[in-house]
Amino acid sequence: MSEAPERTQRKTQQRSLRTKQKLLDAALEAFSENGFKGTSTRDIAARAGVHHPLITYHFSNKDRLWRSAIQYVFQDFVEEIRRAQEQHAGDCPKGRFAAMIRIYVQYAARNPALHKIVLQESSYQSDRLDWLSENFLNPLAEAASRYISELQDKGVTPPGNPLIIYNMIRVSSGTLIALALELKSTSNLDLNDPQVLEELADLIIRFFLPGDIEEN
Amino acid sequence: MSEAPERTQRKTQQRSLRTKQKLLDAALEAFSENGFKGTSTRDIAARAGVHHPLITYHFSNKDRLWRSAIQYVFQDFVEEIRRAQEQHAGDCPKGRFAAMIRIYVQYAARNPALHKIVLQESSYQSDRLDWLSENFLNPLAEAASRYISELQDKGVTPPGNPLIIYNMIRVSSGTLIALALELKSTSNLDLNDPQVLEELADLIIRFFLPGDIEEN
DNA sequence: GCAAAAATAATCCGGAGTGGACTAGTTATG
DNA sequence: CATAACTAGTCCACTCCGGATTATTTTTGC
Repeated sequence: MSEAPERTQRKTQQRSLRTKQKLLDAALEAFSENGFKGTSTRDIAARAGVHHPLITYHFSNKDRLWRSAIQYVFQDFVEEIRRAQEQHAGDCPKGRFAAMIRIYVQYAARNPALHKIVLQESSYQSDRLDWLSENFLNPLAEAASRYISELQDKGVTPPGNPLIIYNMIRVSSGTLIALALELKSTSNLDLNDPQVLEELADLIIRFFLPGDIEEN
Repeated sequence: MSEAPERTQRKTQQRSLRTKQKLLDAALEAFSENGFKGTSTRDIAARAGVHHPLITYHFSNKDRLWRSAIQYVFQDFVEEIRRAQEQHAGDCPKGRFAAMIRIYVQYAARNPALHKIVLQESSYQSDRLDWLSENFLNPLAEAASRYISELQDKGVTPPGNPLIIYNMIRVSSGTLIALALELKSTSNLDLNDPQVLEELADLIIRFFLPGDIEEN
């Protein structure tokens, strides 16, 4: 068959990338506050300081924008975790996991959208929730619970279903931080304060990794 | 000035109470799924199997309905906690707290709306969140953290900011259960299964109350 | 059993806000 | 400097919203 007309393919312009970036950031913020249904494309555009039809231009529609935003934040997160693993490859198992928990807590505080969006999407059944689980949440849960199993074998973590334990740790760190607004109002706990964050990480380590360090 | 006309004051009819009840239940369900903004009075009325202007008739407006629903579920919850405290008044401190945790878990599973609505309202600042904190969440947090302090003095719970520890326990139980939909999808964990719930409660007790029982 | 109060049914309304299509104009690129 | 890439500005058809209003039915107290 005939080839495509072979017109010159120009590279994407810088300002285009900037608009896309602004839209992604704005989308994360908006979706994390009001959920998918509760967020209008106009709101996102306004937060990005951009005209709203540009969403159609760059992302086709609201749903694709949502998926792009999720991919963007989760890939960044996974990358950070991967780097941390490399960096602490030489540590003892408990030290390694403790380091991961600190990273997890720090990341959750810096990117509140990550856990907030999961909360938003968990409130009712939807294709988005399934997609989120399948592509991002499930792989993370799998890897983490394998890790916890090993720690249990080494006696660092008490026995019990690793999947449940992983989720306890996850909500104690990420989800708790996602509730920062409420905790500030209810308990006058400021989870944006680095010191409080450190205290939280210490407590998670103390409670969930109570066993002694073993060298391997 | 002149007295009120002194008309006969009839008692409220049974069917009125039933409609109110149906509306409250429907409101809790709807608000927990879609939040305040995301829920329409029409949706609530439809869930209750009732015409939507009846909401105005019985509760004046959407906001008052929301507050009534919250009061309804929280007062029921507090009452249950109070009964449990009486019932376990004779137990040792650790046993008493462990019993409370089991009650907490069971209640969260039976009334998913309680924690889900808190999640919904925590996603952005609002008068409702302040009202919720002031009237219900704060008193609970205060009482619980005093309790945890005592347990720390007795060596049952490791040291650390009792407010943070309380919130870790809270999210590990209630909030985790509120995320049942996601956990089912992500980890194939069924938090409606009584056995899984029991396992969760056991784990919370094991991790957060690791110390030995002391008789007092 | 009957007047009147309480509760429910059935419409109606003005308006806000939705996602997305479309066209005209501007800016960057080869 | 022609043209592709991008953005501004309008527009539209539509759904849905919270609440007001009126008509009708059901229950209550006498």
